[in-house]
Amino acid sequence: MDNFDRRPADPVGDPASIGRMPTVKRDTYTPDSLLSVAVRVFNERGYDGTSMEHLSQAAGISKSSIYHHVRGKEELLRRGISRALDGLFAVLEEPRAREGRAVERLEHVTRRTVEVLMSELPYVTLLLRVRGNTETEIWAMARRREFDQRVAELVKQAAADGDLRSDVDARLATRLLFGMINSIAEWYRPDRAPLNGASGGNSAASTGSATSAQVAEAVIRTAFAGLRTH
Amino acid sequence: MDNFDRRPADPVGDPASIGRMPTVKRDTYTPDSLLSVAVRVFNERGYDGTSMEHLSQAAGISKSSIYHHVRGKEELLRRGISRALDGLFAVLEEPRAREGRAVERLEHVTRRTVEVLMSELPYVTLLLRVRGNTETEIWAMARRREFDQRVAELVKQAAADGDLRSDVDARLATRLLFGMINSIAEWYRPDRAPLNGASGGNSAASTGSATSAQVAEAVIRTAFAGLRTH
DNA sequence: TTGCACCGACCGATCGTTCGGTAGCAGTAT
DNA sequence: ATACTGCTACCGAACGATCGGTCGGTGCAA
Repeated sequence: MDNFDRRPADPVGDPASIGRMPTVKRDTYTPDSLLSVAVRVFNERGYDGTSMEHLSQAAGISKSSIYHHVRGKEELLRRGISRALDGLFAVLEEPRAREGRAVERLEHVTRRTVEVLMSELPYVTLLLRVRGNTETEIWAMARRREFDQRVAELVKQAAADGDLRSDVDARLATRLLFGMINSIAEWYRPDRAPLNGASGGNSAASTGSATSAQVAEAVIRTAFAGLRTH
Repeated sequence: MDNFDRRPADPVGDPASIGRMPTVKRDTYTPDSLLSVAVRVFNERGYDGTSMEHLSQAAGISKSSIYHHVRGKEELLRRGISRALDGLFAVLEEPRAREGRAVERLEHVTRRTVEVLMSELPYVTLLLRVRGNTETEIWAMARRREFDQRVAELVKQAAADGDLRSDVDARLATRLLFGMINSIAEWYRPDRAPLNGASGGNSAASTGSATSAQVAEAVIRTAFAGLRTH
């Protein structure tokens, strides 16, 4: 028995492996499964506060072994952020985000953004905390601003349609909306029990998916009640 | 001419010095004036991403000179966070936060919290970004949770009074409220022109103070319209 | 026999911090 | 006036530790 099995808890990020077929991933790390470990540690300690030694301990392999899978620390950051951005931008391409009344497109984008944030929680969390120290981080901030502006256009259009209150500036409203949405990353933990008690009444949902939709619904209800015209 | 005057731009954080009286601060750093520089850099680069070399360059004094004023990097963090917490907790002690109907106490605390966040922006921003790596940061997170819980009690009481909508859990509502409030730290910059165009109609306010109150008002209006019963 | 996943040892650079020292100034005895 | 003293605010050099990353392997399965 050699130095295996001291790997802690998270050998493969998304273990879709069923049997022992050659096409499925083996019991070693892939760039993606290593990424899921790295992103978790990044979120716990902050990117700058995470050393390669921290990552190696969390992954259960040596520091130098990490470089067998990825080019370096910053590539892990870039991959993680990319995954978040891909999920978010995909929302804007959905049919219901492109057709119909602006306020309803906005509501759809809001709901789906919340859902993506929750399903890709670690990756979006990583994106939201970027500060802009490296080139990768500057790129991430630019892409995120781009996403925000796409949504801001929806808000502006909805306000022009008279569907959103006009006594709050569209840009400010967008920022407050995202403030509410993004704050989910600060407290939502998919393992814990659902936080809002009275949503539909019944629905003893303990699955992460159902809880996700419930929280999303509560967020939309609260945010849009504040933004919509009455 | 010796090695002075290459100090960049920010010799004293809050220059209340008027003449040349002996009691007012001199043209050298005090722990507080150095703190204002350090906190600014912390917020630009993140605490872990800021080296003492960065601080020394921003302050215009040598790295070793910093240790003449403070014990070290972590003391700067602690002082900055303390200032933010002092401002926030002081709000809870104000008369209007302690007397009257819960929903009105909540509204007062919300408005004053926004105002403190904006007037002490760099310090509160620093507090909001703490991750929990060091003992100081763990303490900061605990104190912040304490503040949140005090407000959460107000929300719960207001909901029990029937003044807040009951279809959203009190804890969730508190978190969404703070999500909106705290997001201000992400985009508000006191030097820039006000963001919300139509608040009172007139009031050509370019002073930071007036703008602050305006933004605070917009935030309260949006947040409470979403939370209040109709 | 080849190649993949991994390792320990080590690299120069940078980290937060410490140390001995110095220029300039106020106060004071000469 | 001058010289001495003590103090404040600062400095360059250097400390051990740790940083992200490189290198030459090694064991094992195919």
